[in-house]
Amino acid sequence: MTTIKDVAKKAGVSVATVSRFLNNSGYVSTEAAQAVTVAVEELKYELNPIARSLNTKKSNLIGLILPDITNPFFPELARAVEDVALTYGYTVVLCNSDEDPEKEKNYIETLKKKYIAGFIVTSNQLDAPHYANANVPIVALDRTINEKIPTVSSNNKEGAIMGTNALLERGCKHILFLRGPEKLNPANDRYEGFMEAIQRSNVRYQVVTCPFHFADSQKIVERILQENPLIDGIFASSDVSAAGALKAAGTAGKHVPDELQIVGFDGVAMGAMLSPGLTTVAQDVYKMGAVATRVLIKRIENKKIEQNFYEVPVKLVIRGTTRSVVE
Amino acid sequence: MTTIKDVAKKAGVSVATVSRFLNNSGYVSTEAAQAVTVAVEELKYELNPIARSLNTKKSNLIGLILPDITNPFFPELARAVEDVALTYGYTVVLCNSDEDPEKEKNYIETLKKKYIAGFIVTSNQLDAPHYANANVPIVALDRTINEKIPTVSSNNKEGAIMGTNALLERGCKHILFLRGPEKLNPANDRYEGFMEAIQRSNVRYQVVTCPFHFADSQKIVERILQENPLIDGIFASSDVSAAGALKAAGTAGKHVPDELQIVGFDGVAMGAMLSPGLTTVAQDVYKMGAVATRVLIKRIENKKIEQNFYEVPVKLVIRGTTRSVVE
DNA sequence: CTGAAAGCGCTTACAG
DNA sequence: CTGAAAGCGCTTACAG
Repeated sequence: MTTIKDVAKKAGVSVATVSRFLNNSGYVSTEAAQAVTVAVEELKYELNPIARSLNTKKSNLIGLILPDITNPFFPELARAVEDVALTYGYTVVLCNSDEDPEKEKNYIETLKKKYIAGFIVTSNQLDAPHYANANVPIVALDRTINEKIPTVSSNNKEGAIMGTNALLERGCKHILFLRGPEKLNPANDRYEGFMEAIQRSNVRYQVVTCPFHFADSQKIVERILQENPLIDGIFASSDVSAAGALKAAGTAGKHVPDELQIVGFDGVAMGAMLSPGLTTVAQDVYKMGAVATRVLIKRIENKKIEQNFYEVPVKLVIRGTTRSVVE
Repeated sequence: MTTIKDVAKKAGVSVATVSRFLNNSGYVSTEAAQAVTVAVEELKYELNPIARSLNTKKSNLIGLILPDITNPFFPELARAVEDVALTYGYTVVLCNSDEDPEKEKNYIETLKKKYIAGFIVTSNQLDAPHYANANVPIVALDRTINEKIPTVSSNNKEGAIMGTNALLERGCKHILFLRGPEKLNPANDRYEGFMEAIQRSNVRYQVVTCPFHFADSQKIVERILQENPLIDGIFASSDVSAAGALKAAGTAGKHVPDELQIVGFDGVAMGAMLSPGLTTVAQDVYKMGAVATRVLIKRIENKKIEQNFYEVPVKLVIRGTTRSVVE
């Protein structure tokens, strides 16, 4: 392995000069710079990041803490994070927390020992002390806000209004809203949006809390469809729930979209594969991840960030679970 | 930050002794051990992994190189890798390669500078020099074999035989096989399995190469269904292709499973959400990841591994795209 | 503008 | 069984 010493010797300068040149810190004469450039070139030298970390107490690792990469929402997020991290020379460490505060805490501590540069986290425990006292740059994703921690999330409320209106414009007269878990920020924002839009109309509605889980959603919707045959529109807070609702419509013998229209939320790839294709309020998950990562890197590099809250716009994707608009 | 020096001072021994004790290397008297244990306890001391890496040229990072975490096959794999890595005290770095040899090479080089402990890789370029000369433990997943690199994969051929037989036993008389990309090892094994099973029967068949891509698969199947209305069974080499086939059946007006039966391969979660639910040959992806990680860690820790090739059994999951067995 | 030297927090021969 | 010392490969005051 070639070290900074080798370069110094070859260039006829001290290691301090090589270091200063490579890090662009402190003065280096043009001649010295020249010599070092040549030596680096010839030896194909690159700084050893570990030795460097030991001194600077900084690495170029970014920790990505999320509940479970297996949840269809997260792979794309992870992809975005990794893509922009790579662009800026950072490496990402994957951490599945299962929403368990202990696991989150452990990750934070283990990685801090490795001088991690910062964290991107999706968690409901953002008010936990291990975040507040982490003493390392953090950006929160999607779920929560803590005044000190920059957050990026979708325009959930706006999206829910769009989704609700989509059903309204298509003639629904009795809408079922599948509300997500009550402690989830985005789920609550979506609920708010739904309420705002539905109350502006004179349409009847019903709200049911429903986990973001396929089989559970299916069961819940099957029951409700039986109890209330008048329901002709379902707005689900997630695509997985919407898929459950679609399946339930099948078992209940309700034709979609003729008798029952369905709109989901998320925009995961699976939606297009369903029959009929799922109309949904699509989040730009990739963008969320990309924005979060850029914000984090700015914080890491002590650049000013303009704001503490970033909203990524959401988009209505019309597919087969809705009919054409009623004029 | 408390260092090994603090511990040494508190315990009244030298840092060398503390280090030996903590690493379980070399002799340490019972009294010294006692004193160190107490000091470590009181100071809540933990070794600094970076300083350690600089000396030992080893870290506890594992690199997970895969084409794209966004592909439904990989999240579960990543989850398994992370789970068992965590158990053994390793941390996983996520690397999306897009099957690009340059990206793979870059990851390997960047991470080697961080003294990465080993790699788990899914790639078609496993014969590339950057793997052969990586000089770091590697375990290959799913895709390829290189005599020197331990590989874990599904029992693809066996699975394809099971899938084909499922269709045969259910009375299919003209089967379409959606073959995956020709350079993919697993796709070829599945092809072999299909051929073996189909040729044992007297049933007519047709083979078409088809990427693991939803919309493309749909298009291809739509065309073929039109050309050949006799097809009453489709065996797809992946669930995504099967989903495309199912969609195509819908547009072609073919009732599934009455007129057309479909079997997929993979066992991704989306399969259950389709209507009807997708019958498929399910891989135990989690197990593949877990086995691969355990094998890798054994190699990292210089323990003997019993074999160089691990096959994880596959399982037929019957859902709604197939009928009941014909007696 | 530059280099000698100390230091980051460990590990590991080596001498005792 | 133990400790002093060198070394891993860098960075960073400091003196010049």
